[in-house]
Amino acid sequence: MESILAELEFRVRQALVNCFGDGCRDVEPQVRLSQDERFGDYQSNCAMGLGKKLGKKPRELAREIVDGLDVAELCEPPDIAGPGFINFRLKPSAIAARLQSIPPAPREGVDRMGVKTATEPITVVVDMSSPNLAKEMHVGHLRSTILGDCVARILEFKGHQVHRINHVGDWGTQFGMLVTHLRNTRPEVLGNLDQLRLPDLESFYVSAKAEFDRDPGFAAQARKAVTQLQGGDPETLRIWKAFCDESLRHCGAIYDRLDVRIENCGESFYNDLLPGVVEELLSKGLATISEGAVCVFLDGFVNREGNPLPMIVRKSDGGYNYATTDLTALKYRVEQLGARRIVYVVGVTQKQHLQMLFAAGRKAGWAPANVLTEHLAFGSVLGPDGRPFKTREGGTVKLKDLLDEAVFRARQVVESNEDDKAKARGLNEADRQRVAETVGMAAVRYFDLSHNLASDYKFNFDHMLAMEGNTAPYMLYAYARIRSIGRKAGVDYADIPADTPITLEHESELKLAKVLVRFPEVVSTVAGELHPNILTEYLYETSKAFSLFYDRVHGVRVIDAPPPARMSRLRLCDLAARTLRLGLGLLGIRTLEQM
RNA sequence: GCGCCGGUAGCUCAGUCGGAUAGAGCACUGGAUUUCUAAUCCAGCGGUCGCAGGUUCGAGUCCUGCCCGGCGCGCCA
Repeated sequence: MESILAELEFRVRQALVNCFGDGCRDVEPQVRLSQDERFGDYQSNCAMGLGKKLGKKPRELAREIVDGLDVAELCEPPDIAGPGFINFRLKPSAIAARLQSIPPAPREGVDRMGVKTATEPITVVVDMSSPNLAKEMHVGHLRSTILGDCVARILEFKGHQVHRINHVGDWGTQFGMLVTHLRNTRPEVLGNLDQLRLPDLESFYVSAKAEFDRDPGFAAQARKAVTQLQGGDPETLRIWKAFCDESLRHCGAIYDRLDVRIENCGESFYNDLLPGVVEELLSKGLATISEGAVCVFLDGFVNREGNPLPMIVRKSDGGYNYATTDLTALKYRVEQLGARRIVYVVGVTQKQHLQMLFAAGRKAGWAPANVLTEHLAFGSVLGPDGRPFKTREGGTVKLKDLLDEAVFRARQVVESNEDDKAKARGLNEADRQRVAETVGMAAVRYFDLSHNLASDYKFNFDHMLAMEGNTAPYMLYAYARIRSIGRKAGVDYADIPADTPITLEHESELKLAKVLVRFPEVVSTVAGELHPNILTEYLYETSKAFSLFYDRVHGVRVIDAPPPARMSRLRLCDLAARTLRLGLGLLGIRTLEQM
């Protein structure tokens, strides 16, 4: 059993069956982390609920459970408190033994900190980021990109095969306009489209749109281009492709900076499959024609007037829309990619659409019961006024500008520290820029991931770059500090023998150890619920526990501690650093050895 | 009108699917310290969990109604 929580659950479950028979096999042990240390480290709340079921007093049941419980090597004899809580207090020796059993970090490859991979690895698709290629990426794509990447990293870490799919918007009427604008304004590159570069994608779109609105002749050309695209005209497709490639290069630059790996598989990929999907829906009798459009009607979805709300899969003009593409993609992912779990990292505003998508997928049999479809619905990024985040002029904030600003501000923090004699690390120009880039990206990512994904949050550079509180700089600093301790002690953590005993005597040592030992259960929870803020919360606790451990007054000596304690404590340092590095790594955040 | 999401300390946010006296950070107040990195630690202050009912041993969490804010609701994606 890799986590203490799982171990206790297992033991309580056993005790329940031993005491009350097989009927209790499905009773939840309800083991939780205690929120107040006076109640111990973990608690089981199952006796209260069981009281009703078995017609006994909860406290007596708790007594029976405790008597039938075999946890002697793990914790002190459990206490029964209040209405029937069973409180577990871990033995320091048991905690030390668990930490000791964590294998050393491998010289190469991923440090797993003893966390096992899933017993049944599956193929997972994470639908994430998905910008519209007609324009530049903006704040609206930040959360999907970051959350999706984090989720993908965690599922990969658990051993699943993960496809991070960038379902980009690379098809639709606006591309006719863009192709036409490209033909008119950049005739010289039509001969060698590989060389096409559009430094400012956004203004290219804006001027194309302006042209479209102003000049009827241009509009006619643009509409013709749409027809040519749909008709598969090679020359038009070539220009369209070149435009998309250039737009994807813009995206790629952002992904590289954010350290996000992603597979591009946009809407156009499914074009050839769309007619077949609609035909299949019709032939299965799942779709009907209403007002000239092919519609799928699903139970429970009604419109403004209370009439059935359709999912339109073919417009009355014969064209397809995003419902068609999404359905086709769903089918493709299950049937061709073998996905058993599909996670859509999409804003909460799309909730109804995704509900309909899932319902239609089930009905059509493309997403059978053994395929888990999830909408990881996130809230909006708001400005300081609580309104959607916009520039001062009211325009959308480009993601590139936002990241630049984060790095710029991180750089200012680095500079001001270097100007302070007490804090200066003597970083040269290249170091300063590297630190600023890492801290800037980390700050943006961490700030996003540390919020509950369901709620909106106010974007705030000052908060995310603060050295205090639950922020990336605090966490990165804690890590750098631990690494520095190793250097100062003249010890390479990686060289500490794995059998070096860990002793937990001081309160701060025990507190740190108790946090560290929880890592597997936190990863397991996050892999299940896909709520990254559970992980950030945990890493913050880890950092705080370390700061207390290393505190002059409330902590212990490390580097100059007497020999047996010294190595034990350096091992704790190493385990804390590895936990932070691995945990931050799962969030997509790189650590720094010095900052 | 119907549906969804939210409303928790002055501010920014958590709250582990119903558990014990609701938690952090910032801000504010006080304290520690002759630094193994002060980018630290400890303590205090601060709450009718939007309002009103209900369910039960127990409700910020579940059910009902209402108030406020945001979003969605037939051929954009």
